[in-house]
Order: sequence, then C-alpha cells, then structure tokens
Amino acid sequence: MSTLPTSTHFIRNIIDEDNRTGKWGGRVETRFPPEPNGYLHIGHAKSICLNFGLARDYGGTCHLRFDDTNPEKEAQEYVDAICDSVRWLGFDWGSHIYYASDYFEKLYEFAEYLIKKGKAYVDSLSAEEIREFRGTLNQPGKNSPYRDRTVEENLDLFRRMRAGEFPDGAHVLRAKIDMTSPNINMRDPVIYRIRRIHHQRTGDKWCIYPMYDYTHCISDALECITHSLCTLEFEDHRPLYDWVLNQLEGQVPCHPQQIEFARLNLTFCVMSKRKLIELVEGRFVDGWDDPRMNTLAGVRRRGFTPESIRLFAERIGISKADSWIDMTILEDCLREDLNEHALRRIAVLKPLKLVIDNFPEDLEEECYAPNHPQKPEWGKRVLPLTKTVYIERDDFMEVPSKGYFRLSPGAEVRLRYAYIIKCVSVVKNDQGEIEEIHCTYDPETKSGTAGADTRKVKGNIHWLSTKHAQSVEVRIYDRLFNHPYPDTGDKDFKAYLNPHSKQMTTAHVEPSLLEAEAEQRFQFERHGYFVADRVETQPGKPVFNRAVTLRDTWGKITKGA
RNA sequence: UGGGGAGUCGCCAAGCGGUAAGGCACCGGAUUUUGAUUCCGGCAUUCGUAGGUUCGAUUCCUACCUCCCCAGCCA
Repeated sequence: MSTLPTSTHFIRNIIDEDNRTGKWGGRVETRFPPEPNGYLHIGHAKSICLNFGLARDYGGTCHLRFDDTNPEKEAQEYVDAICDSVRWLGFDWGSHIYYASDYFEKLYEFAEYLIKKGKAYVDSLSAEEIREFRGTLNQPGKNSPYRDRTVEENLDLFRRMRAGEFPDGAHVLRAKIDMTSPNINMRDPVIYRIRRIHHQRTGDKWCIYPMYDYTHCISDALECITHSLCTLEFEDHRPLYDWVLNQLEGQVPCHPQQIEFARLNLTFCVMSKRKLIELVEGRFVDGWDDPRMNTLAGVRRRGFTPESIRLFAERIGISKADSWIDMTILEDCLREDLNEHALRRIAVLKPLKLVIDNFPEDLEEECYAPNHPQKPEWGKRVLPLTKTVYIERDDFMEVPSKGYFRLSPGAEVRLRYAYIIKCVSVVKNDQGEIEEIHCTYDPETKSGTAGADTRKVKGNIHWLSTKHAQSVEVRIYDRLFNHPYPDTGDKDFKAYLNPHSKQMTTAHVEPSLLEAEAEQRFQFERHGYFVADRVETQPGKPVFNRAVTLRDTWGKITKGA
C-alpha cells in the first residue's frame, strides 16, 4: 500500500515524448481547474490524482485554478470546500492557487486586441436569434448582420458594454471565425456577455464576464501550463482553444497542449453536479457530506481514506474509452487500505443473549485479543469473559442451513479468543422468538493455552460480556442507489434511490471504543470497517459509520441459494 | 444523417508490424481462532466485422457495424 504502482498511459507517453524532444525544456506544468459551483466528487478525484500525480512524478507543479467566470452559480463556500477536499486527498498546490477572475483585466485587454485585429465583433442579436443563425448539426450557420461592424464601432460598443451602458443581454462579443464550420464551436462563439451579477471575488467591478472557451486557454497560457488535461467532451473545443491562442501569439507566454481523457463513470452513483445538488436541495440526503454521497466530502465522512482514493485512481487507469467502473473496485481499495491499517475491535450489531451454564457466576476472566492478526507488534487488549455474553443473532440458527458452521443446537463453536462452547438449549418467549441461548464451555480449550487446539472447531464467533459491553450509535450505510446506472434509465434517477441506504442502530461495543476519536477507523471483526463520524462524534460518545463490509463468501453463498 | 472521439478477457487497461502485459473479478487448492487476510495455481490461438497489403497484422490500408460527445449569452 505504501508504494503505488504507477501505470503507464497515453498522457505519460505524450509527456515522455515531449521530454525527449525538449518541447517544453523538460517542464511539466498541469492544473486542476474546478468551477466553484458545487462540491468535488469522486470523478474529480480522478482528475486531481492525474494532474497532481503527473506534476509530482515529473518534478513539475500543478496549479489549483478556479474557473470562476460565471458568478450566477458560484460561491465562496464551494471554493473553501474544494480546497479542503484537494488537501484531504493529499495534494499541495503550494503557492499556486489562481482564479480566472484574477485575469479579468488581461482577458479584457486581449479582447480589445482581437477586436483591433478584426477577429472579434460585438453582436446585437438576441440570444434566440443567435441560436437560429448558428444553424444545426447538418446546416451551416449564417452571418449575423452585425458581423461586419468596423473596428472602431466594435471597440466603442465593447468599451460601453464594460462601462455598463447596456442592459444584460443587449450585446455580446463574438470571435469572428467561420459560421459555416462543421464544428459548431467554431461558428463565431460568444466570448463575452453582459451580466449584472455580484461576483464573489471581484464584487461589482464587472458587468461583463468572459466565457469558458475564451478564458480557459488564456488562463492556461498565462500560467505557462504545458499539458492542459480535460475530459472528452471538450475534444471539439480544442480547435477553438488553439484558435484563440494562435490569435494571441506573441501576446501570451506559451501555447499549452490540450489533451482529453475519459471521465469517470461509477456504477450506483450519479456524477453530474446538477443531480448531486438536486439530492442535497431536495433533502434526499443529509447535505453535501452525507456519507452516502459520492462527493469527496461524503466519502470522507463515510470512512474512505485518501490513500484508498488514490489507489483507486491508479487502479482504474487513464484512457479515452468511455467506461463504467464497478463500485466494488472502489470498495476493494478501501478494504485493501484498512485491512492493513485499521485496529480490530469487537462490536455486536444485532445482539442475542447467551448464557454459559457451567461458567462461575461472578468470574470475570481475562481473554486477550490481538489488535491486528498480522501485526503482533500492535499488541493485545483484554476482553473480559463473564457468564452472560452477547453474540450476533446471525451466528445462531435453530435449524442450520447446509454449510452453516456457526452455532446451532448441539453444535460446538469457539467464542473467539476464549473457549469452545456447545449449545445445550434455546429459550423462547411467548411469541416463539428466540430470547436466549444456553451453552456449556470446555475449560480446557482457552485460546492461547496448550489445550486450545486439542479440538478443532470450524465456527468462530465474536461476543461481548453483557456486563462490560457499551452502547453506541452505529449507522449502517448502503449504496444510495439500487440501480447500477441510476441516471441512464428511462425513469428519473431519484426513482432508484435505495430506501434502505441508511439504517441507524445501537450496537454493543468494547469499552475502549468509547474513546474513539473523530475519523478514527476500525475493523469491527467479522463485520467490516467503521469510522467514528467526524461531525457527530463527541468526546466519550462516538457515532460510528459503516464504511464498507468485509468480503463475505458465506453471504454470497446464502444470497445465491 | 455535419463534425469530433472510442471499440483488446466479466470490469478496467497495456501493446502501435514480429506472433496478446498488468490489475480487479472469477475458479481451484494451501494456510488461517475474522466464512476476513495471506499464499500458490488457473483464467483471450485471440484483439467490433469483412476484405486487402505483408514471410508475418491487435498493430498498415479499405469498407462496414456499434457506442459516446457537440446546435448555453454553462463549464
């Protein structure tokens, strides 16, 4: 887990080739450019790991740049949350944090430059007219009647746009390219619009805001980015990216290369910001950091570690093929990390009382349980055994099914780290429900003693002394959606919400667990990995979230049967 | 049916003219006081389809098929 295998992929190949030819003088500068209009999700993690990982591996730097050109949807809350998530994932932008809004003045000057070159013009068509003039996929567009305004007129109009002389939507600035281009992005794209909206960083200084296609490439160039990585849907924006920078040759320090890769699709998740925000605002979840959300804030609260996310990013690779990654891959990455790093503890989630008939009434016998089965250096802790204990309801079957080797009438099983017991009777209540189990124990079979192995039993169940067990709140989380492709069906994605994705329960745990610190992770033996909720855990009063279950071969068998 | 992309094992993914890496899943088997972990072994005569070039093609050429993206004054 300590060293991640670095897989090769086409972007590394491009960089290696650039380094070989000396295209950038050995420099590798990347950037992660989120728009602060929502929380980061697991898909962004792929991009973050790619961009920051490449910079790290090639001795370059990766910039964190906020693409904040649309104040309508952006907010400082999102900027802060994004910074938090990137840091949590383990990446450091150092002093390289930038905002597209810091370039507004320069962007404006470049726009005047384009106008003077005759490469941009002020259009006074309405939004609807612009759409009509743009043509369709099969039909070329038509030139706007305003396309041939003189440089002087364009300059005058554009300056007055900035000065606030026109209402929102009255004019736009457009790049003058080619209305008949088969690539719709090249049909005189709008590069500035009038919007009287307060911007979270520039306040009311501007009433015109630049568009993405115009802003992004220039921002990259101003920061001397070498490899500008983005997702596949920007592929046909690349000619525009290059057109703008070609027009500005000599005005900007360099011309970065845009390279596209496939975005992450994860089963049982929705990845679009619009849908994520809908879940939050519609109260389908308890906020952006709900442990069921696939936001980074959410998976963090759920118990995922930064290491597991980075391992995941490495494992899924980078390519240009549309693909769906199975959710189990992500879950396995967490198991892999936590199996290695989490302390083992006992928790009984669904208790069933068990009485050891031949155990001395007031005896509290010390049993020893290792904190990690493969790491003796982590030490052991004491588990006191008493006459009455809680076991897991699932660990007893009155009529055992085929292959079941836990407790059943007459059967023998080991109380983990303690003795072998044999079930002698079952006590039921008036409704016929099992109330308690009676067993006898074999005093010669204590774990760790010479007699422990004289008899082999296959079943091995966990338990907690009723006298010592403590109660804590535990949340059993499951997948938010019960459909592998919630947003590709014919129904609204919310129709596939899993009604059982969050179940609250009170569990019995070892006393030491009361001291768990927020965000401390444990393996509850034979159950799975749990984390002390970072928001709701109080000193001495933890709340646990189930991050992921253990692999469960038996569960698979019984489910399949 | 304009333009831009992609099709290699169940899921990802290398390879880019010299005869199919790796990971995950899966199936055996061994260890195991977690039906966990770990460990060994197995797992594409075949690379969307059909032709062609070549001593030789997943890699080159041609045609076809399937899937994804684009008609925001969003990013």
